[in-house]
Amino acid sequence: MSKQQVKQIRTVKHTRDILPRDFTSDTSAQSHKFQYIESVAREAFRRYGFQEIRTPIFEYTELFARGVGEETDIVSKEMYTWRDLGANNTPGAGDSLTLRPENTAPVIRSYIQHQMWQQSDLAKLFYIGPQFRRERGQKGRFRQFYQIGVEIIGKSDNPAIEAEVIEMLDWILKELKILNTTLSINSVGCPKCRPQFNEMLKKEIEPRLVNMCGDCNHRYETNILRVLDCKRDTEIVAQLPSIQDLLCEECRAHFAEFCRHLDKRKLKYQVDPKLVRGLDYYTRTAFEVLTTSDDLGSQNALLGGGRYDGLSESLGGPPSKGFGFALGLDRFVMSLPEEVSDPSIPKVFLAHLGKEAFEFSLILAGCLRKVGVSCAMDFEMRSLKNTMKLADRSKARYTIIIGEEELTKGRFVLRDMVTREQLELTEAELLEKLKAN
RNA sequence: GCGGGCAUAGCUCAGUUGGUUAGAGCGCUUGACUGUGGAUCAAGAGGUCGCCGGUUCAAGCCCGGUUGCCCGCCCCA
Repeated sequence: MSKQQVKQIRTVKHTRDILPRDFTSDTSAQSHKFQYIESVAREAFRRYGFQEIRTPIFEYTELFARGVGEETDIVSKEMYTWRDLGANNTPGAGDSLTLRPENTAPVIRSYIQHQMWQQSDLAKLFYIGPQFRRERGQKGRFRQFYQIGVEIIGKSDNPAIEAEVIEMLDWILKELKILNTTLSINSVGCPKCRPQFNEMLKKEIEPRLVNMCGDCNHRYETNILRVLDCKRDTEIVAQLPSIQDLLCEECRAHFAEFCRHLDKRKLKYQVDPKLVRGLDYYTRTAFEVLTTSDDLGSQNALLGGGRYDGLSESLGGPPSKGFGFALGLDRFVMSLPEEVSDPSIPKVFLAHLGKEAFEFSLILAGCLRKVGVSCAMDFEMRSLKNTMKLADRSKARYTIIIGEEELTKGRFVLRDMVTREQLELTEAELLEKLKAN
């Protein structure tokens, strides 16, 4: 059968492969960059005392419906949901399951399921993994995307916790040299003061509704806070009351404390009263780090997060405070300023000439690898010139040349591919030298 | 869910008012150079021009449909 007759199977629409550098020139989809960001994040988590949690990538649909909110865009139209097999493998008769569209609700579910509060007053958890939302893709948006996030759950809602997280994020961004960013913060109030603000907002907006865009009319019904975020009706929005002026005493004090802790750490931020979040569970502090470059197309949010003090209870757990963020790994990769070194580049390339040298090289490569040296070699019989071309392309720092001469002498040519210096070394000397640097 | 743009070699793209055997650059393989990479030169491999139909003596090009991708809206990371 010719290949044209067989339909090619490709990635599902709006999903993509993250490939090794060798196989793609798309710098936003290279696996070593994802690894690099993950390693920087893991180092931050080590320093700040976070422990890794890995939850399943699918959960009962109910978790997200209750945790994230039925009315949110995520739950109402963006989830991958299906019916599991029921009894006797009856299709569609089983539980409703969903690929996770975010990871906070699963982490809280796990916190409750394993009664983590019994072990510690404060659980400091981080996760790294794929999330799934059924959206139309565009620059910086995919149906399977990757997030790194943390959740701090437990007794305390001290704003110092929030400032500490911001400090950690600041370190991660600087370490990655992602510098063209701004931090926006706001308070979205609590169950005590937000309903009053929503009421007032409704009253203010209602008479102006006829002059506002269709989206705002929709938001008026579903999530009135989001009207504040509208980019079209900016003149009208500017006349609306600010939530900052209507916070209750406790929320006001909490927010002031948060700002004070940021100031003490000399962390720069701007208060944005229009910053609201799309997920129902947020209370009090909300924040976003936005990029000022256009690397992300029309997207500008690199990460976002906030406080969710009621989430545990709404999922049937004990009253617990919670604070966390999620950062978009794909978007971080797109924002990296420079080429990052690829750890898969081998240290040494073994260039063999002839069958006998090939056999020897196979064993020598094994010896080098056992002492921790990464090696690459070719499995064809080529001229030295062509083998050197491969060595060059592999970007290995050193090449060991192994031919008949070397085999009889027991001394091998070690070529430094950058300085072009060559040494003649015995096998033992090779191992020693390459191991050392 | 709604808009806009684009589909030609592995990649980036040319391709004239429709005209014979479909091109370039990069990459790949080989050679010039018998055991030394990056440079240069040469040769070679690699295409049902996304798919289906229509118009025409003739379609990569025109028309209709379809699929895919990209970008934007909504929303988010």
